[in-house]
Amino acid sequence: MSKQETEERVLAQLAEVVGCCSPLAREPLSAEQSGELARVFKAMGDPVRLRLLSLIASHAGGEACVCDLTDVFDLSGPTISHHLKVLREAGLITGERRGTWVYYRVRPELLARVATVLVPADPADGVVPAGREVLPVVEA
Amino acid sequence: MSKQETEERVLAQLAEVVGCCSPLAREPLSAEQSGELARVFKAMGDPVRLRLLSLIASHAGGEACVCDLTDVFDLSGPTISHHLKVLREAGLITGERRGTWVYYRVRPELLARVATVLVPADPADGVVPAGREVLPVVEA
DNA sequence: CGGTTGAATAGACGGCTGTCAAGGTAGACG
DNA sequence: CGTCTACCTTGACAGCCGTCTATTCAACCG
Repeated sequence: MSKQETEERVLAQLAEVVGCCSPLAREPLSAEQSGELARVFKAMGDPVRLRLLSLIASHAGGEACVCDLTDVFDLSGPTISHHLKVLREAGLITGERRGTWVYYRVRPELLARVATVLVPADPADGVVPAGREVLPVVEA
Repeated sequence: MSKQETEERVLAQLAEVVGCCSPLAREPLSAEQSGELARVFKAMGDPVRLRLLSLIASHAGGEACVCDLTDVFDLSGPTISHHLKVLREAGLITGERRGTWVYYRVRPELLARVATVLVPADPADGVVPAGREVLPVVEA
């Protein structure tokens, strides 16, 4: 089985999980929930911001200096700064000044929370199709 | 261990996965990839659309008539229609007319694809922290 | 056929957003 | 202190977005 076939298969399985058990599909989101979530999705709804997020997340040491980010894009400094601010206000990243430079790092908690809306996060909920079993949490 | 403690624990584990192994964190997204993804996130970046998506996904039979959706919101029909169109053009839902009514259903494949950006989808990639093991795909 | 109802389209309008140029602030270094 | 560098803030402006009303389309029913 090729790599691609594997990916397609896993994707189909994931789709099955999403379709039946994701919190999104289990019960309607409240106005409040959808408001909070939408804020995060909205922040990720821009190609530049998504790339910034990815650049920061994948950078060595888990953090990236603004100077590492500006060169990648054909955009002015203020524009990058603006996008970083949007990501920061959405809670997706944090910024810290150390000396001359400002370093950004992602907050995986928030990405995780978003992911739990799409795929079930609680093993206790248990409804997992064959082939994508999730083992229960092992007590410490 | 309470339900909430469990959730927090799982969330922390998920964050660990996202932080180290999600495609988003493994290597920077290309301009093209981020463009495609951003289109989907943008469509989900509105509270009304997110709620519509959730209402459709969680509705009995996996599909919902437009008439089921309009009453939930304090919005005009055309506005709902507009949001449904945005979701449709993002590939998140499909609409089908049967007689007088139009029924919408979600396309879990696309939600799954989005999810794979946040959490690793390929068991072959394997780097899964203890407590959240993913079994390999069983060959047919 | 004409009327009624469910849904989509067209057009308009206010507000938000992405972008830039200009100016401001914080730290490093003589 | 002055100046240089890295970054942010402000203000402006074009374009997009969410919302509405009015209109159109599609299907059912007398």
